[in-house]
Amino acid sequence: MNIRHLTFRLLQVYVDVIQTGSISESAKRLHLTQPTVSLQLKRLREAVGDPLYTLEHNQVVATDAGLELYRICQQTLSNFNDFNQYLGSIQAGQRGHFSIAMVSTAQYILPRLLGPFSQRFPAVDIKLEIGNREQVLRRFEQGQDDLYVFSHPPSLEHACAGRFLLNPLTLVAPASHPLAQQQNIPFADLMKQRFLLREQGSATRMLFESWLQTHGLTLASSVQMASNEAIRVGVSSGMGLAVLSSHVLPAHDQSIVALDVADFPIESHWYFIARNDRHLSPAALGFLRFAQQHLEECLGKQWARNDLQRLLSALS
Amino acid sequence: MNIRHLTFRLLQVYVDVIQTGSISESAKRLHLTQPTVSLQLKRLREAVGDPLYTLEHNQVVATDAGLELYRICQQTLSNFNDFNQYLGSIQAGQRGHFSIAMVSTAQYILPRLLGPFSQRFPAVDIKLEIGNREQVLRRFEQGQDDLYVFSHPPSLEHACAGRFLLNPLTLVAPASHPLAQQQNIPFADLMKQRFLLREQGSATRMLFESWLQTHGLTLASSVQMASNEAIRVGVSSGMGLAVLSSHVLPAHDQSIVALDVADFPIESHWYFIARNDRHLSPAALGFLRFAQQHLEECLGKQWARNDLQRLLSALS
DNA sequence: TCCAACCATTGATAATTATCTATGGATTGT
DNA sequence: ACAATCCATAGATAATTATCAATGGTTGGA
Repeated sequence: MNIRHLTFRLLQVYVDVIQTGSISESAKRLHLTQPTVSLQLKRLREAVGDPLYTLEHNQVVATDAGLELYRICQQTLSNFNDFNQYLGSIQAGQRGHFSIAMVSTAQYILPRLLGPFSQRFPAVDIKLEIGNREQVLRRFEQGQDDLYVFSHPPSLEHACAGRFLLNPLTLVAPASHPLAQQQNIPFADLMKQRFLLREQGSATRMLFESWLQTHGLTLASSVQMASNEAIRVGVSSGMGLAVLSSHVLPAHDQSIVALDVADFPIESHWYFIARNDRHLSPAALGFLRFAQQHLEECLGKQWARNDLQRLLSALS
Repeated sequence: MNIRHLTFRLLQVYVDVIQTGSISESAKRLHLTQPTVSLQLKRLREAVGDPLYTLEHNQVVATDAGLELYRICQQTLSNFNDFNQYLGSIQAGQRGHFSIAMVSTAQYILPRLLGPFSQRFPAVDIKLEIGNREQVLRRFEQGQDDLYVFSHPPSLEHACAGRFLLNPLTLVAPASHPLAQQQNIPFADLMKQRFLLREQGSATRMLFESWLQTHGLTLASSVQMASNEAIRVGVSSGMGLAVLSSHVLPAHDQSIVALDVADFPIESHWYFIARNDRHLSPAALGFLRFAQQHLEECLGKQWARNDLQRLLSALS
């Protein structure tokens, strides 16, 4: 049998002929003329090299080989049919996979979107990549992921951003801090204290420093720490003060408080970013749509800042 | 996805590309140029309608859809490969089916060939059709079976016959018959007795009557019975005499004996018949070959009359 | 930064396939 | 025995497919 001469069209016609048992009948059903079907069968017969059917009382009856071929054809056609469905569900974003790279701070908030999304679309695999800002930026440049989450979005080429969440940066202190109860504290009162800061390049640190600059201030003393956790523990144990995203502070942690400092909190936002120079997987697109629709219920009305519609239009 | 634009060639190329991860490499392996393979992939992509792969570090990596397609392609190709094997075994006569129509007398001898054949080729299905001579002749005329077994072969158009077995017709009587011990009995001494005969058209009857005619004799009294069993029981219970194939007489039956009549037994033979105007299935051909080779060991050297080689050459 | 390797596209050609109409031969049913 | 039905084949044409050589754009590594 020479498989290279087989066509899917051939299989379709053959299956139909075996099912109807009549060449003329199949021709009608397939909107072809009878000779066309005859010829298809002839070609199939020649490709296979063995007789596939006999005519008995003008009925097309498959031989052993023909019957086996019929089975295989059916299975094959149905496989490709299933594949078609599969493609459909990929297109609809109900299946597939995508990856999100995010700076570590985002890991406190993104699960509240990803959880409900996963429940709704269990066949979508999601890969989470977490790193500091520098690492995530590199991933973006190399286009290693479908989506990126930043606060203070990079103004890079090919970046397409959509704001989705308020990210207030508050000034936190240990609960025992002398100014803990005071209101509208001038920042000057805190300048002598030690501040715990994330590494250079961290969005929180950038925003804080930019705030300081705007107000013409400089810190007296600072310590650099690699993670928000370390900073949080540091603050609650009295090492110093810090500026942290409100989302990082667990509601039930009594050992740490936000100070009511003038011109605080610093306002910033979280953004979804995608590259506009490459095709976004339907699954990722589906996730953005989901986020756009369920933002408030997942993240809370007071935090949501939904600019995702613009991002979605830009990507479609 | 438009399945009608798919070719098996396309699938083969695609599978190879996914396996090697390189278009150029596949081109080499398939003895094609690189643009040819690129073009095939392009066509496949267009037929499917979704991206199937991405280039990562110059490596072809399947997308979700591409991977699923790859699996289906592999399965399909391997199915057709198996089918090829299957065709081979049909060709070799190791698989398939055929039918034999035989006159009822033949059922005493054919199983001794069919048994060993089935053991040797368990994947071959055999259908046995048993009837009287008239019925089997009709089946032959309508070409309903692959092989036919007759004694006294019909001289019909399109019939191709091969003798394979001696079929002596003996004159039998009850063990208590007065002439049971006598030798070389003249037939005239038996003419007055009642004879049990098969129906008109039965080969045994035809041969017996032809024998009578040759010797210018006529029976005084006869009774027609529908089966060899009925005749045998009839003879052993003293209803009369009969002419029966030796193969019909069980060796251990003491109640019935062959008389030593002059010019008896009448010599006749069994024949395999096939139509030479239609294709004989490989399985049937395989059976004839088997019979030709194992005739003596299955049916006994003293009975075998092997002219099957001629039949086989006439059919191939 | 430049070269080599890789993939994509273009333009061209030969082969194959899909399909029709018209016709002939075989089978079936009346 | 004849008409109807069915399948096969021939001849013709348009569409599609298979394949190549040449060339251009990307990417990764030296």
